[in-house]
Amino acid sequence: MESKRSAKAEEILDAAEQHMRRGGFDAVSYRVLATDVGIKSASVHYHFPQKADLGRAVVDRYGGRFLDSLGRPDDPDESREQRLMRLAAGYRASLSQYGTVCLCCILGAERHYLPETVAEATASFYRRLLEWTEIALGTDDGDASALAAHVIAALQGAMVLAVALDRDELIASSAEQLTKLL
Amino acid sequence: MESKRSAKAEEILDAAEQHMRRGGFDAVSYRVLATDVGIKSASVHYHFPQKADLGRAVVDRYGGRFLDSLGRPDDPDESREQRLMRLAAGYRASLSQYGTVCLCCILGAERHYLPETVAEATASFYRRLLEWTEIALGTDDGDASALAAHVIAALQGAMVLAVALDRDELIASSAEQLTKLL
DNA sequence: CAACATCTATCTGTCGTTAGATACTCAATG
DNA sequence: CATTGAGTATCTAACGACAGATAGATGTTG
Repeated sequence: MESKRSAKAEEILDAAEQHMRRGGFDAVSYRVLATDVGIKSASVHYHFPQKADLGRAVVDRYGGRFLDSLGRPDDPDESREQRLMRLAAGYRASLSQYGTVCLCCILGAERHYLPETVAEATASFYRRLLEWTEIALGTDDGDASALAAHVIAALQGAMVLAVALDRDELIASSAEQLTKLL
Repeated sequence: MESKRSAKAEEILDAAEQHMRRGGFDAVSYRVLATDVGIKSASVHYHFPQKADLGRAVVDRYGGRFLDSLGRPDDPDESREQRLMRLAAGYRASLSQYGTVCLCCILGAERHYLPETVAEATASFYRRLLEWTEIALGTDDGDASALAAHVIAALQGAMVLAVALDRDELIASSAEQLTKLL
């Protein structure tokens, strides 16, 4: 339970998240962030002393928000298909809203190039997301964990393709293919 | 038909590809490349004047190599499953050999941050890969194009997860799930 | 007063890029 | 055969821009 961040700090995280989603960790610069939020770069360091701190905060906030938006994975009034569609809708909204890939997708790919704390935050996000998905899709067949990983992989990969080729519809299309597995 | 590059230029491309796969376009620096191949940075500029040239060359060479390694998509002695497995094996080998994601996956995610020529080379790779996959998986069911996109997406995404979580087995696992769709 | 937040000014290091000098190879010329 | 000259590949040295980061002054607010 650590929160209660200043409004300016949230603004900084917003800007950092946008840049990071577009170009990865290195696409974030204290100077650019500073002009984005209307202060000087030294003041950005006041809120997030080191870049690794900033990166970690961006990832943690993003992950928390994303997982919150998914809601409970075990709502009994919902079918597996419905939950899968909700998951896909989350990704699609994120894509059309920002025109970028999932933050942790680009950071996951860059893993060996990141500060350790940022890499760990990214891995932690994926572990929690897999856990959610595993519960959400139930345990009908043999390996629920493998199925969950496959579902997440397909949606992440569809986002990359959608961005690379500028074809947003690929997400919904992949989601539809996934329902055939359920 | 443009090739016949000097041995040093190939060395430079090798080093650049490694860095780029680890950290994206910005992870490549002329100075680091120079020490990697044992010359000075100005000499690297002799071979690839602008960084966009270098990036484009890396992507084109990578894409050509990858597609070549897949062989023909329409060998009549092969089943769809076999071709899918060959595709997955290519990705898995790449992952275990370098410990990184597919080059075009990380560049695809960074698309809006890349020089236009590099982004276009990346998109072109994906278009050709999708074409191969569409032919390889045949046209049994309704939308072969959507299926091909889904297969590529799943494998790409599995690579990201595998790198982010350090779980190489996720590729084979996703490939297995995909066979259930065929 | 004390905390919080921002500033100015600056440091060191790296970035991509360029100009211009210096070798080396090899084919053509006298 | 010796010389020239173009092409290829490398070098040294430097440019301006930007990176992350810090020290210390200044303002602002409860």
